[in-house]
Amino acid sequence: MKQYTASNAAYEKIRDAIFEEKYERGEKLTEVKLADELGVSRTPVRDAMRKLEEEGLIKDKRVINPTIKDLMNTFDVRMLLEGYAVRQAARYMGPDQIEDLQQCVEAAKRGKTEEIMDANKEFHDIIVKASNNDVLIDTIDRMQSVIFLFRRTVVYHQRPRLIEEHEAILEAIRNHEEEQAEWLMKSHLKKDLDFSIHSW
Amino acid sequence: MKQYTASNAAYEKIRDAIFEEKYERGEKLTEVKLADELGVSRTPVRDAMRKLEEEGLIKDKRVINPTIKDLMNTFDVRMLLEGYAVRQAARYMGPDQIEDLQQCVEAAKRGKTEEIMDANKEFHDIIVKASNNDVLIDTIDRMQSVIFLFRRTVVYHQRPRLIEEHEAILEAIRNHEEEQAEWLMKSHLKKDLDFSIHSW
DNA sequence: TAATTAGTTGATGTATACATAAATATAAAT
DNA sequence: ATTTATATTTATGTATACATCAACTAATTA
Repeated sequence: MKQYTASNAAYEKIRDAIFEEKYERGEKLTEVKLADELGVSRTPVRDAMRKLEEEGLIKDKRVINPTIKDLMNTFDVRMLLEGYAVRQAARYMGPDQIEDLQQCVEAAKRGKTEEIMDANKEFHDIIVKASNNDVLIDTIDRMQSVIFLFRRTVVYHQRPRLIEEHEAILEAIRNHEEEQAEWLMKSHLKKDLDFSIHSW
Repeated sequence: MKQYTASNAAYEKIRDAIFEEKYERGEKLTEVKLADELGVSRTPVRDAMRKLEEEGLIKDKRVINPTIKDLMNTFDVRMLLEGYAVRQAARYMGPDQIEDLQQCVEAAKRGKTEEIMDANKEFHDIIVKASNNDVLIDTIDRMQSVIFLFRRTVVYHQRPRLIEEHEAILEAIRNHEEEQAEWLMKSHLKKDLDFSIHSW
C-alpha cells in the first residue's frame, strides 16, 4: 500500500512539475531549492530525486532532455516486450479480460481528451499484465515517464487511426492469432513512435 | 565516473554480503543494524538499500528469495532483449569487436573458475553493447544481480557445452547470419536457465 | 482462555547541523 | 588577454537528533 509520506508527495510534485515543463529540459535541480519550494527538508527531496533518476526523468541532477534516439531506443524495447506480451495475451486471455479490452476501445471512442488517453493507456496495461511476467511489467512501467514526457499529450490523443489499430489487435487476441497480434502491436507502436517524432 | 562515497561502499558491501549469503534469503535488514556493522550512519545505508531495491536484491526491507518463476520471468525478458541485441551484432559488428568476442572465448577455454566466469560475462556484455541501445543495456544490467544471486557460481562455471555455444554464436555473428544468431542465443539462454534451475 | 487495551520497544521518516567536495568568482602573473 | 592560482560561495555527502509510526509484550477484562 502506498503511503502518504513527504518523500512520496515530493516525488509526485517534482515529477508533475517536470511534465508540465515548470522545470525546463536540462535544468539543474538542486536539493535546497526544491526543498524550499516544497516546504520540506532536503531528506525527502533526495529520496524523490533518486526515484526520478531511476525512471530516467532526472539524470545527473538535471531534468532530462530526451533525444529522438532515446525515444527510438525506448520504443524498440517496448516493441519487443509488448510484442511478447500480446502473444501471451492471444494465447491465454479469458473472456472477461477480453471484455475489459473491449471496454477500453468503447471508452476511447466516446470519451474526451483525458478519458481517451486513460482508456488507451489502460488497453496497453491490460495486455502487458496478461504477460504474467512481473519483470516485464516492471520494465515497461519504468519507461512510461520518458514516453509521457516526450509526447505532447494534447496532440497525441487525436492520433489518426489509433483506435482502429487497437480494435484490430483486440480482434487478433480474440481469435488467438498470436503471430498476427504481435505483428499488429509492433506496427501500432511503430506508428506511435513516428507520430511522436513528427509532431515534435 | 564512480566516486568513493560511503553510500557506494555500503552498497557494494551489502550487495556482496547478500551474494555470499551472509544475510539469508528473506532476512529482514534494518538500517541501524547495517549502519553499525558497516561503521557508518543510517544515511548512506538508506541510499544503498534503495539502490538494492532498484535492482531487486531487496524487497520490502528483506533480502529477496527468488522463486523459479522469478528466474523464468527474468530469462524470458533476457531472451527477448539479448535476442534482439545479437541480431544487431550480426548486422553491424566490426572486425575489432568480433576479435574481442573471440578473445572471450579463448580466455574461457584457458582460464580458471573466476576468469571463466568473467570471460563469459564479458562475451554477453559485448553483444549487449552492440545493440547500441542504452535503454536495453540498462535494462539487462539491472537484471544481472538477481541472476547472479540465483546461480551457484561454483557449479555454473563448468556448465557443459557453454563455450561451444558461445563459439557457435560468434560464428553466426561473423557470418552476419542474424536469424541464426538470434536462435542460437535464445536456445543458449534457455539452456542456462534450465541448468540454473536443475542445479538448484 | 481469548480478546482487548495499554504500554513499551524498536524501526523508519524527517529535519538539521556539520564536513567535504564542486563550482564559481576574484586576483595575480605571464 | 589568457592563464594560473587563490579565495569564496554553493551543493552535496554524512552524522545525528527528534518525531512518528509499527510491532510486540504485558496486563486487564470479558
